[in-house]
Formats: sequence, C-alpha cells, structure tokens
Amino acid sequence: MERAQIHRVSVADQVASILRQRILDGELRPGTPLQEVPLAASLGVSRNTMREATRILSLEGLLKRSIHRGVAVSQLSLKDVHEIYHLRRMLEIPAVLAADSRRTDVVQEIRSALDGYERAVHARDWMRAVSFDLQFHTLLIRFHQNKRLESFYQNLIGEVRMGMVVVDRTHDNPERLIPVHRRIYQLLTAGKLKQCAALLAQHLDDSEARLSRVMDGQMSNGGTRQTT
Amino acid sequence: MERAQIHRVSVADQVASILRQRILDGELRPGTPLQEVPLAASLGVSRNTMREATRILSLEGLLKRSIHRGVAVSQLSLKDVHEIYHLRRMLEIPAVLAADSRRTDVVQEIRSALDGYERAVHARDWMRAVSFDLQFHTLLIRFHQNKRLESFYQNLIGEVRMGMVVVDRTHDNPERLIPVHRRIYQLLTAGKLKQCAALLAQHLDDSEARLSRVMDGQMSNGGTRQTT
DNA sequence: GCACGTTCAATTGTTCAACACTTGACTTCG
DNA sequence: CGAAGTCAAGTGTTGAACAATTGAACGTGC
Repeated sequence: MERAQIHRVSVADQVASILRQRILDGELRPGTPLQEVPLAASLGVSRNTMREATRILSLEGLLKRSIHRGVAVSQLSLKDVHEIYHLRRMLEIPAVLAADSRRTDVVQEIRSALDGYERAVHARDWMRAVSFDLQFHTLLIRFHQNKRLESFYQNLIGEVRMGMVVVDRTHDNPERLIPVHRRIYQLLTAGKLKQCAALLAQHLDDSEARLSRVMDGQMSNGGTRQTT
Repeated sequence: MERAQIHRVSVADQVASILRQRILDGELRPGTPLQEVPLAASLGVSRNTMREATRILSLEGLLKRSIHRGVAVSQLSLKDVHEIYHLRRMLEIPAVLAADSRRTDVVQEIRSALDGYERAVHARDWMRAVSFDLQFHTLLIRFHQNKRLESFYQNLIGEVRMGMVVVDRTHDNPERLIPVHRRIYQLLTAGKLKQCAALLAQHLDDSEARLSRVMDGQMSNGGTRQTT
C-alpha cells in the first residue's frame, strides 16, 4: 500500500511539465518568446490553461513574464550564476557534512547517478551527462531531509541546467570530471565528510568558473542581458 | 530617477497580494476553504483571475490545492515547523557571520524593525510585533545579497507567520524577547559576529520550541493534520 | 440497523469567445 | 530627420458554458 495513490494531475500541471522539459532539454533556448495562442493550440489546450502553466514556470524562474509583453525563456546573467552557485555551496556543503551513510537508499541513488554520469560521458551524450551530474548533486541535498529545501534546490538546478545545456562545449572535456565525482562518492561513503566537503567546494568553484567563462563568451553575440 | 518605475501589476498579482495579506494577518485561518466563485465575486474579479491568484499562493505554500476539492489555507504540521526552523538556522546564521556593518542601509532597516518591534510589544499589539520580529530576521538574510535566497526566505517566513498569528498567546510574554533582539543587534553592529550567531541560534531554538509547544496544544482540537 | 449502490446538487477543471489595454512598428507630417 | 499619430498583434481580463469529480442525501435489500 506504499504508492497506491492515483496520479491525477491537472492539465495545467502537465503542460507546465512539458514546457519545463523542453526548456531543460535546451529545445527552448533562453530568450525564446512564447506566444500563448499558438503554443496553447499546438498542445491542444486552451489559452487559460496555458496561462496557468506559464504562471507556474515563471514562479519557478524558468520563464520570465513581462506584462503585456508576453513570456520568454529566462536568460541567466553572470550575476545569476554567481547567486546560484553561492546557494549551491551554502546548501550542498552542509548536506555532505550531515551525510549519514547509513541512509542506504540515498547512497544507492547517488551511486546510480554516478554510474549514469560515467556512462553518458563515455557515450559522449553531453546532455544526459549534465542531467546525471546535477542529479548527483541534487541527491546530496537529500541528506538534509527537508522537502522545502529539496524543492528549492531543484529549482536552482533547473535554472543552472538551462544555462548549461545551451553553452558551446567543444572546448571542454567532461571526462576530466569523472574522477572528481568518483572521489566525492568515495569520501562520502567512507565517512570522511570534511574532506568530501572540501573537495565538493572546490568542485563547485571550478564548475562556476567554467560556466561563467563560457557564458561570458556567449554573452557577446545574443546578449539580451537580464538585470532583474 | 531612482524609483521611476511605474507599478503596473496584473490583477491576478494584486488579488494574490490581498489574499496573502489576509492569510498572514490571520484573517483567513489555516484550514479555511476558499471557494472560487464567491471569493472572486467578492473581490470583483473573474473566476479565471482568481484561479491565477490561488495558483500563485499555492506555489508559495500558503494555500493547498486538492484537485476537484478546492483550495484551503495551509496548515502547518509540527514537522513543517521543524523543517522551516532547520532552514532558518541554516540561512540566518551564515547571514550574520557574513554581515558587513558597513552596509548602513541594511543596518538602518534592522534598527527600525527593532524599534517597531519594541513599540508594538509595549502597545500589546501582538500581530505587529510578530511582523516586526520576522522582518528583523528577514533583513538579516539581506547580508547574503542574494535575491533568490531572499525570496525563498520570505516564503518560509510567510509560512511560519501563518502559524504564529493563529496561536493562543495568553500564556506568553513577548517582553521577554526584547533584550534578545536588542543584544543581537548590538553584537551585530559591534562586529562580534560569532557571539551574535550563537545568540541567534539559541533564539531560534527557543522560538521553535515555543511555537511547537503551542501548536501541539492547538493540534488536539481542530487538527486536520497535513501529512503532505 | 447497516452495508451497498444510486442519484443529485455543488464545486472545480477546462474551454471558448469576446473585449479592453498595451506595445512596438510603421506611417505621416512638420 | 524627428515627433506625433495610426494600426495590427498580442496580452490581460471577463463572462458564460460544459465536463468531470466529489460528497452527501437517499433508497434498497439484507
């Protein structure tokens, strides 16, 4: 009787999920304007329902709504990236320090995210790699055992993922990151939490620097910067 | 030319603000069901607009939407309180540790929140006291200089405030808390951040304990507990 | 009296069509 | 060339309608 609940969700929620997926997959790139009528028609829903969906996503930060000017896929500024990584450090590090390796369910999931990451990298499937990477980090947050925090963190990860899948990554080699993730996992399961946290911090700094650098390069051409 | 922006907000946002206010003021108590048609009519807006408003508030956690069963004002469980206070500790303490007393604007606002708190307590105006108390804490978060965090924290405070304004407080004397707040402020401005953080942590623990205790007492009678 | 299925009004979920308002681009005129 | 006016496109909002679900009242048979 564990998961016996029926999964009836509103159409608006489903539409939001579909759009969220498209955004996170990079199918809808930052800056893309979304028009209510054609979009609603293409999904076979009414305009009102579409509005509810965009309302959801704009509150998640994935869409930006300008009154009377419509919604568009959000575009991260360098400041946004810095903000998000500040939060990631602030949330992930205590999570690791509070990690309890007896929570075998979480550890197991982290393990499989790690495996998925490595497989994706070897298969040169960058987007799946990004997904697994971020899932890896999201799972760390589980150690806080805090629903609100998980949901908030999920949003952050959504925003940063949106920035990641778009960048040009020809000059980057994801292989380099496999040992880092693997080591984080090892330290975590070994209970060497301090070391783990230190490595994680370094990894996050590195990740932020890389993303910032690449985004700065991209900024010059299509740059409708978002000051907020 | 500082604040030259015109305040064009959608009706849905305004309706959300009104309802938010009513909830936070305790006018709409936890558990109260909200019916779309009468509520929309009473505010002179259409049902669709009201739906957008409730959508906003449900994503903020203030309303809980059950499909085909309508929305109701959220009801905190003890677990919710614990979760929220865990986050408060996690966010406020680093904020204080990162406090920069040269940010005179923030310090100034904290000072006036403190003053407002003391005045409200002396006037026996509990609800205003709660408001100023929470504003005091919200301002601490400013030291992180992180918009996303401020907004998230604001939501948390909203939830906890909803829990606070409802409780029976005849057996509580808010005066007791004035010296604590004053001392936190003093330590903060004096740059004694470690001590300040310690006192703050203790204050938060105390606050959580008190709220939990009172809520537990209230739980017995009207308790439609919200497991989530 | 009680368990069960049925009916039914109330409420939410969703759609549709219409209109008001804003915006940005285009045009016109000085 | 620039300022003011024009206009279509798109969003914001409304009101009415219908479908789907719920909870309760009701009735039936045991």
